[in-house]
Amino acid sequence: MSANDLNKLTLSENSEKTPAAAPSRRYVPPHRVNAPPRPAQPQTPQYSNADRYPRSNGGNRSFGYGRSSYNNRRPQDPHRAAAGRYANGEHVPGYENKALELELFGTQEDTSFQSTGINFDNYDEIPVDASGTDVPEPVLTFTSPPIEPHLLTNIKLARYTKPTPVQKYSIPIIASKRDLMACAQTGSGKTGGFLFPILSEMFFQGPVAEQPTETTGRNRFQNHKIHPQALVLAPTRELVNQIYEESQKFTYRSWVRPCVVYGGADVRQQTQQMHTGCDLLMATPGRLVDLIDRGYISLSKIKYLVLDEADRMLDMGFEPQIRRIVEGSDMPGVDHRQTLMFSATFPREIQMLASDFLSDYVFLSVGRVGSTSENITQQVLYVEDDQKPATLIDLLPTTKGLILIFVETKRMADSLAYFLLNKNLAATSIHGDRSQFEREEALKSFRTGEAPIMVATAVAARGLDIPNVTHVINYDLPSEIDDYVHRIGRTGRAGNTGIATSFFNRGNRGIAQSLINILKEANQEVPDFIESVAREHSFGRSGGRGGRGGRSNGTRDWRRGNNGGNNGFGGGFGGGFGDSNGYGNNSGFGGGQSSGYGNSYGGSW
DNA sequence: AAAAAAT
Repeated sequence: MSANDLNKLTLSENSEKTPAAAPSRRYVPPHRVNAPPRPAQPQTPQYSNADRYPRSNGGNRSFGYGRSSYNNRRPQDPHRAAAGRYANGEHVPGYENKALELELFGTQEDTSFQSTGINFDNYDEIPVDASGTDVPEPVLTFTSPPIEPHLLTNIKLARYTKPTPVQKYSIPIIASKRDLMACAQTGSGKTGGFLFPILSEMFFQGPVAEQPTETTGRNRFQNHKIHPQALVLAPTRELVNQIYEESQKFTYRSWVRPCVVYGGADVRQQTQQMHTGCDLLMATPGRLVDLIDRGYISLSKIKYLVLDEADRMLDMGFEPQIRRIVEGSDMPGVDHRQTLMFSATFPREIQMLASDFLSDYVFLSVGRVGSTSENITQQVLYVEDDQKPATLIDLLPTTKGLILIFVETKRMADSLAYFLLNKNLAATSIHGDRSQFEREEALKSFRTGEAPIMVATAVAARGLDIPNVTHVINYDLPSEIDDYVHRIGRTGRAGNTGIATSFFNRGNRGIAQSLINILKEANQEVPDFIESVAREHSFGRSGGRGGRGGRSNGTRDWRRGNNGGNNGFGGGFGGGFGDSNGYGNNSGFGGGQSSGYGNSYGGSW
């Protein structure tokens, strides 16, 4: 029995007993329709990080601990060839490793390896709005300069032909030492948007000076703490892993060693990986704080800090941990590092909060000035709670591709997946109460089409890049409109089309008005019942029109203001902006904005 | 009221 079968068994214990329980709809990705069966893939990655990136003796670094014996133990290792290094002010790429190349980049024919799924030709039309002082000119092609030559070869291997709009701006912005706040959908090349410029700079500039021994702690690692140069934080384990996998492509044959740490997985494995080198670290906040507290990791050499899904990272649930990492650790202050924030949505209040972590940043807004892509057909059905299962069953046969169903609770995720399995539909589920193994298995069987239906909670709402998701179903609508925007962004990624169907009833009156705004902005049909529920809602409340203004969900630079000209931007910018207290104390500006905003927000419950 | 993230 394969691991995937095991995975399904946890949901449906009798699936093995009935032979008829074979999946009745099996998804075959378009590029595999007439292809010969794929050879069995190994369950675990073929190469450990140590294999991918062996230390070269006599390289730019020397670790006192265990280094030479480590290399001596494996003198025949063919993958040592993949090591690059930085010597005498120059980046010396390692030798080619065709097997590793195949694993990282796939073949030309296998389109599933273009997992970023970007149709570059559709990008030229997308409007980009950049604001801030002295915004650097965008680059139009992947060329050197400004991009480091070896990074260019990796970008070519990954078959990225030209920069996406985010990348056009982020590359020169980071090269000119500026901070960045970027609003862009997943699938818009966001990950490359920060990996390319950061890796380019790191490749050029080389490692930071090796730390002298710092403390003598009770564990041996405290004598050689890990000092990453770049840190990427993201809100879910799967997302952090996805970014890590991307980073392995672009660090191929380079001196930079990427690592990943997140909860639910073995700590020892993660720390061992770091001790074969760690220059670029991807992390979820909890595990990182843990490793900092235990003395494994120091952030004192951080030059680049990235917050992916930044609005989520700065909301109530995460903000204390982020402050703990950014302000409460040995990380260099805002003026001694570069900070980059990315998200598809950026509510104004989050933008204001974010300026604590940014200095004189460029604000970038990519895509429609509205919020959701026109590639996605958004459909809203009026469905009472007790009719939802039947309506879902009617809906499922209408799509051929992967179907992602969002629910509000973990319990509902389990019970809905169980319900679907009992209907002989190959479904799986992902939520935070499942083990990390189950989560990764679920995601894998969904990606491969083995289980073309996945029921998910908020854990899968953001950032995950799953090719061939053709249909997102909001079985339960979220209570925040930004969550809606992120969820439907799992389909219709640039260049493709997708459908988003939402089940709406009176229980969702809280987001009725903002849903109308989103639908209108994306030129979608607005059913009458939403309008009438929205009206009921605003009558019931003490004198407010429902929802937030159409612009507030974050495609505009809040510094521009829309209440009385742009004095906050033009006048106050040069003087007060670098000071993180400048805005918080500015009662005129801050107070006026937040009361309007907080009002409509608070009213939705 | 719920989800996510450390054990």
